[in-house]
Order: sequence, then structure tokens, then C-alpha cells
Amino acid sequence: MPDPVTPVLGSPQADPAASHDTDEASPLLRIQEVADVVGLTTRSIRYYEEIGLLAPAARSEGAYRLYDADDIARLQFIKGLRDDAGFSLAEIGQLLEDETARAANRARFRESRSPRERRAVLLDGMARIDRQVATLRAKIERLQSMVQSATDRRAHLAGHLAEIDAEGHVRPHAPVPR
Amino acid sequence: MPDPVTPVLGSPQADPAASHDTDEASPLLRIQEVADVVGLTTRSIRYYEEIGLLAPAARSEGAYRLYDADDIARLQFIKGLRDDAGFSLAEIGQLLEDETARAANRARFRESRSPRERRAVLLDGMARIDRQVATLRAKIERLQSMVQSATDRRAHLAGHLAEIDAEGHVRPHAPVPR
DNA sequence: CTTAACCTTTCCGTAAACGGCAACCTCAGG
DNA sequence: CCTGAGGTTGCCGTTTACGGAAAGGTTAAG
Repeated sequence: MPDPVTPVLGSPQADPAASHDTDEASPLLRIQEVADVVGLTTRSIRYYEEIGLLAPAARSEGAYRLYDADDIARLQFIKGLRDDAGFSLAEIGQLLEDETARAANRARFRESRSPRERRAVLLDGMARIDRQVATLRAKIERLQSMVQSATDRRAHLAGHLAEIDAEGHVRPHAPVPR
Repeated sequence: MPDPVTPVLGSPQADPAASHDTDEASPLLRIQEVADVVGLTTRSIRYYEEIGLLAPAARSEGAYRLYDADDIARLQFIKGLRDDAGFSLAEIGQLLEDETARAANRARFRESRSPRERRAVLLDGMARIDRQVATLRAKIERLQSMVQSATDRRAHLAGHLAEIDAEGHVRPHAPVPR
């Protein structure tokens, strides 16, 4: 079993402008192979397709699903959101719509010669990212406020502890410094 | 409809030493009332009881569930974990076991006259809190790394944008500053 | 060409987290 | 004492996110 390292998270691809059609044909893996690579079951992968989270890059003559590197990245992205962030597949679907739109934007960007349109594409992409970030930040803030209250409680206990450790010789009831 | 403000999160009670049996009898609400207060359905509350997340402080003569302020705080805690943090009820159960142990510790703390035992109780409580915090921090870090990669992408787009905005007069193809 | 290993769709099952009855009981007010 | 609002247990239904088996087609190797 290829150990279940949660692979690098972060979304598929990073460079909207730099893919000059490098003629590396990505190998096109079959479903069990990608399952091993990303650490999912074939069942899950088919399920994700069923609910529209991704479609394989191609199908073989005999209808075998064939996945390319982009698909794998996308699946890793999904797994990261699911396992790490605890998002529901519905929420992931939302984020992926943005992701898909970004991909479309990359295409539009490359095919566009007009700086005006390029500007628009970039601004749109940035807006989408901002929305993703806002979603994530909201969750983070809530978690942080929980951490905060926990550490407050911890500090309170630590206060009592110090009080006790200053025991024996001193006051029996020191008023707790609020 | 009492607006669905997500109430203060953070766990039930904060002061292990200061409750001197203040004779305020907390009102003991019935299930629908607490449902309204915390923003849950009665069904959910009963379900949480079914799976052992909480038990009402008391039952009326005719077996009505009666909840006190602690119960409400606990329910708010549960709701915060569920809605805000996206924890499963199973995970929440874990965190609540710690919470319950903390409550027991408060009792032991009050009833103990021995500084040695008091020390032990405090240390145990702090250890439990540390574990909670570690759990929360883990989730936070994963989310933050997602935010990071998103902001990186954003910066990348912003770079292209700046490139375009320095358009017209300058180089047609400025090499992207890595 | 055969065959084992892998794949396909289809369908049925499951655990979690409730929603929503039914049938009955309880509580506060007039 | 009666009544209506609210509560109780019990049980079945539902959605999500898959697991697993059946029945059959596909592929690469020999």
C-alpha cells in the first residue's frame, strides 16, 4: 500500500500564462492507478464523477476512464478539501466551479491579444480567488476563536496553579486577579 | 423567530473555583425553549442525547426534559463545533468527553482541600485543553496552507496585471519576475 | 486466441444526522 | 375537570458519501 501521505494541497496548476503546449503527452492513467496515486478508492472517484466534480480527460476505445495530470491534481485538491478542511462535497463543488472557471480564464487569457480583455480575465480570476480565501478565512476565524477561549481557560487554570504553588506561607485566599 | 445569531462560542463555564453555591436556581427550560435559544431543532437535541452528547439536567414529574444553563452552554458548544468548525458529531463527542472531565475536575477541585490533589486536577485540566487546542490548530494550519496557496495564485495574477498596466509603451514581453 | 486482470454499469446496502409522522402523555389555564 | 399547547417514545424516511457484489465487456501478455 503506497502510504497515505496527504499530498501537497493547493490547487491544480499555478501558471496561467506559461504553458506553451509543451508536447509532453501526459501518460493517461487508468482509474486504479490514479486511485493509488491520490489515495482514494475507485468507487469514490467514480462517485465524484457522478456528482459532477470531475470528468476523466478521456475514455479508451472500450470506455475505460483515462486520467491526465490535471485530473490527478484536481482529485488531490478534492481530497485535500475533504480530509483536511472537512468540507462537504457540495462545498467542494462550489470551490471547484471557481477552479474550473479559472482554467477557462487561462485559456481565454492565452487566446486573447487584447490587453483590455486580458485585464478583465485577470480581474475576474482575482475576484474568484478572493471569494475562496474569504470562505477559508471565515472557517479559520471561527476555529481561532475557539482556540482563544480554550487558551483563556488554560490561562485561568495556570493562574490557580501558580496560586497553589505560592502556598504554605502566604494567604489562604488570594483574590484571583481578573 | 429569534434571529439565528451564532452565539458566543467557547465552552461551557470558565471558572472552576469561583462557584460558591450561589443560590440562583437556574430556570430549567424545556426542550423547545432551549431549541429556540441555541438555534437547534428539538429533534437534533434529542438525537444528541441519544448518541450520548448530553443529558438534560433533570426530568419533570411527567418525564419532560429540563435543561439548565450548563446544558445550554454545552449545546452551544456542540453547535459551534458542528456549524463553525465542521466537526462530525463523533469528533465532538471526543472533545466533549474532555469537557465532561473538566466539569468533574471542577467538582474534585472544590471538594479537595489538599493542595497536592488540587495541583493534579489543574494539571490534568490543562493537559486536556492542550489536546483540544492541538486538534483545532491542526485544522487551522491546513486551512491556512490553502489560503496561502490561494494568495500565491492571486499574487501571480496581480503580477500579470501590473505587467499589462505597464503596457503600450514598454516591452511586449517582459519576462515574469519569478 | 485465450486468459487473467482490470474495467464498465447497475443496483442494493450502510452509517451518520437528522425530519417527520403516530399514538400517547403532561402541564398550565379557565 | 377539560382542553390545547407542548412533550414523550418509537419507528420509518431521507440525504450524503460512499462500499460491495453481480453480470458482463476490455486489454495486455503469452
